[in-house]
Amino acid sequence: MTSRPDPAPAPDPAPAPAPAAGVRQAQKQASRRALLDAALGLLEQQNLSGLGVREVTRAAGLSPAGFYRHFADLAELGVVLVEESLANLHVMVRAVFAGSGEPELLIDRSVEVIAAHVAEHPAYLRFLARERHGGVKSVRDAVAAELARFAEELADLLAVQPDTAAWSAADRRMLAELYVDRMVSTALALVEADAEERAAIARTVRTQLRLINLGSRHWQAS
Amino acid sequence: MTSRPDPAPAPDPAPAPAPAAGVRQAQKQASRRALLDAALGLLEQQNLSGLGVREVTRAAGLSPAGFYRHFADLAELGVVLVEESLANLHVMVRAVFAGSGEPELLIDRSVEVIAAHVAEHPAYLRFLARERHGGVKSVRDAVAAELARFAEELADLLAVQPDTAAWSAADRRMLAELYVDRMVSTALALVEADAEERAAIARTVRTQLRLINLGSRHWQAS
DNA sequence: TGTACATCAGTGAACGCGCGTTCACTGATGTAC
DNA sequence: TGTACATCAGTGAACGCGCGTTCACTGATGTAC
Repeated sequence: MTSRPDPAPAPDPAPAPAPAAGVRQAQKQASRRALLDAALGLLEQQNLSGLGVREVTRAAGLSPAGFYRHFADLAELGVVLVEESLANLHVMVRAVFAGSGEPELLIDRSVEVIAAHVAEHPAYLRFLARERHGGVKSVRDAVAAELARFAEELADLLAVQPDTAAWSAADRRMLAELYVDRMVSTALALVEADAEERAAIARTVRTQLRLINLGSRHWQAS
Repeated sequence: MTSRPDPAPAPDPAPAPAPAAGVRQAQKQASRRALLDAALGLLEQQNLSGLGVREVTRAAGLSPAGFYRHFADLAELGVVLVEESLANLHVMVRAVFAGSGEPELLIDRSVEVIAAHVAEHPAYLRFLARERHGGVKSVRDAVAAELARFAEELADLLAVQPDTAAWSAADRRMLAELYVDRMVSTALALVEADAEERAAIARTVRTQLRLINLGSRHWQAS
């Protein structure tokens, strides 16, 4: 990244004067996207460690050598997919907890959000399920780091919920981990299920979350 | 398996009269074991779908062609490993619940049993973690079937526990799935953790199971 | 017990194949003047 | 605006390599008599 002479960004006065040295960059971005999308599609049927550079470039419409203009290897591409996979979910869950505080309602809405997310981005979730404990360490670590951030964020949200506000930080973290784990397991179960199984899974997880909530209402702050 | 002429098994009167047409079978079994063990060792570092026939036979000390005397392909070998992986755990968990009924005690003992199992058979559990959502369908299905059997068995045990005896079968199943899922997640977390992280994980899961137990004590039978 | 034949676990060579990675290149895009 | 040079995303050919699978074989183990 070199120094930019612009005094101010100037709010994009229509594409008339052209996006300033951008056609090439835009084309490169399009190729990168094509590689990521092709890989994600192929990963619905197989592991990252079973995927090949030639396979991905073939599906993306590039020559094999073209791959190396974007990524050093497939592990690097995998880490990018992990980040993309969890970015959306983050936003959605925060939106759920921004609303009213009735716990039963939060549970129902969380389950709905997860089910919707699974329906909309099945490939991303299947990928996460595969690689969470998969054979490529850098990708595994990226998943673990994202899920830890997730639990931390949920623990913070629990700090402003009436039932858990008075708890110790450690206990809130423990409960947050329990919820995150249950949500992740549910998402993974949903992604492999067919339409009628999904309703049953959603029903079961709602009941389980209610039971956990019931337990936490009777919990003694340590 | 052909018909056996023995009127009674005869309690093995020393290997003097030889194990009746057994040297060849014993050698074959030893090779089969060597293949399974070699594969399990290699799978600590990689996925089943990244594993090669030549790689396994090399580690087991056989020629590549020898593999096909035992398995049609690596997926078939994988299914055998899944069965072996969960067979032990089944026995151990049943032993825990055969004892006294104090729920807090059952939780502590369950966590101990799982921690001991992880310490003793890390390779099997790492394999399960990898392949539970991995790229080989027949193996994935085998894991799912074994875990379902596990939940079913635990649901039966809950039927004779005082707190849950009066519940509906569906609710008991729901609770059993919650426990099994938490145990599986814990085992997978333990297997990737180092010594000091393990103590923290065990502490957290004990607390979580207590919270779930507390919830189930206040649960209204539906 | 001894002999002649059957079985079959394991071998070693051979096959065709797709892989990851490198390299010098090309030509559209970008920049300086 | 026009021209001359620089950049660099993508190419296509080439490399050496290890792969899965097959095949006819060998020789120890097993069996019948």
